[in-house]
Amino acid sequence: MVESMSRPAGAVQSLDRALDLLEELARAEGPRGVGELSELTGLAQGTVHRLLQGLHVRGYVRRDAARKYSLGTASLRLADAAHRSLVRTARPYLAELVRLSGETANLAVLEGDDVVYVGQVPSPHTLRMFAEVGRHVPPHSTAVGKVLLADQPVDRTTALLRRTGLPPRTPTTITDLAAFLTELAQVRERGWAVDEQEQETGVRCVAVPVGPPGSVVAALSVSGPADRFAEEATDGLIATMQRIGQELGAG
Amino acid sequence: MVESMSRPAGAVQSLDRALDLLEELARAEGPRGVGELSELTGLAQGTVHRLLQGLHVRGYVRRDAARKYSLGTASLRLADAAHRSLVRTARPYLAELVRLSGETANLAVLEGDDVVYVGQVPSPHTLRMFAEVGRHVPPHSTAVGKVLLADQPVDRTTALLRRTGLPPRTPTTITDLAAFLTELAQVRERGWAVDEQEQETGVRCVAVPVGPPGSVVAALSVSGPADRFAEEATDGLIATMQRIGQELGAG
DNA sequence: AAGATTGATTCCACGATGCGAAATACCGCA
DNA sequence: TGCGGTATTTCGCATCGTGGAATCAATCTT
Repeated sequence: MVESMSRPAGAVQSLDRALDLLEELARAEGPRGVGELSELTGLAQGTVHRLLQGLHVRGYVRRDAARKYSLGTASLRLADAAHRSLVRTARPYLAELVRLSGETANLAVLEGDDVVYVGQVPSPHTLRMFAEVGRHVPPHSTAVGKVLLADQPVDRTTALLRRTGLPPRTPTTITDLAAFLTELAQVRERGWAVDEQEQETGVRCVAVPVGPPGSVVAALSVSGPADRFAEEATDGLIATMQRIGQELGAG
Repeated sequence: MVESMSRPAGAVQSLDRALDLLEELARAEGPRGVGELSELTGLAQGTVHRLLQGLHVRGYVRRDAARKYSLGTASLRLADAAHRSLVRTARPYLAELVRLSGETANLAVLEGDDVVYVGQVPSPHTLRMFAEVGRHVPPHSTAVGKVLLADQPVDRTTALLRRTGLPPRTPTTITDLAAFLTELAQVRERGWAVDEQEQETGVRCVAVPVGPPGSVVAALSVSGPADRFAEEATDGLIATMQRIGQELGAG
């Protein structure tokens, strides 16, 4: 083994390679064989086989009749716990955002075709917003939804929107597919999204991604009454939100 | 190293140990320190630290300010793909169940407080059932819901039911918490659940878990009109369903 | 149906790699 | 500022993982 400099110090080779395999399988559309994976990762076939076997015993990969491998159910179990962990660690950050903005802060994820709020710290103001934890909302009329969709491959997004449509919730809701895709491109570009009373009249909301581009796992948002929570109020906030989003995504 | 017999041949030690750590973190309520994990897994502190570092670089674990570790967001990314993979591999099994029973077969998971149907192969009969893919249904009035809740810790189940309540959907829906918990105990005991027109009048449904007790990730069900799909019709079916459920859970 | 081709699995000897014990650095606390 | 408890780093050694080649199985070809 010669490439001594190519790996960060302290990394465990076999673990690192096994994770490569898992992520390759996650990226793949369908099941993959040992040979293909060997090709994709640059590992020897024997090595790939041995690592996959280790993962298979633990349920992290599944092997079908044709000896093709795909992701197993063990990662679903981890994800469940990871989800709870994310919600828990997000709370202090949400509280910090409330402190800075005076408005309600939320954490949301994409579940199927809906956006679901999984965490919230409400504003201290007596006049505060909607959207309790557990609430399902459409992706196309919310800032969090835009952030989450913007990170998906375009074809998956269009498929989703074809299923759900873009029903108007308020007069400002974007109802045209092309216009919405343009909006998403902009969101992707600048790294944050805004909802200008598109989901609920009188409510404005800004959102940022949690996690790096291409693997956004959640969205962080702050929302308040449009008159109080106007553009100039959010200007300074967004940079902080983005920092927190990154931190949460890969702490 | 002496315990040469204790590990299945072909397993990769460091990978195996890293997975132990991940699962320990998944099991844990809150963040855990290196020392605690060393204790829990029986590994030397140095080893735990090195493996955690490898997992941390890849985002599978998160390290907080107090040097405590918890699960990171990387597994959430895997889960998305694992979910699709589960749905895809389940299809032929669902088809097999339709062939055997003549009725509609479903795959469902727990998402937040709802049961969501994620896969279906409809019965060839012209008279077939409700519940298209994507449909959210309450856990307490469905066989799949019972199966999924039965595998959760009781305190989490009661917390969930306190949030959702047990609204009656039909005259036979179980609406009493104590009665429902008894029902769940029975489901856990015998390994399958039935819905006697509790969700929809005239519809009977049986369900089994996907995955081993304690890590059920989904539920498999067959449902049909109560008069046609009666108890004697399901008797033989359930064993097959259980076999398929296990197979799907850890293929 | 037999051979050919592709791909998965097993084997094995080498040496890089991951191991653990102990030393060191760090942090919270008084 | 010093103390107790953790986390982290170090380091020499043995182990464990590695890759390439050989074997085995399955799928195409003609």
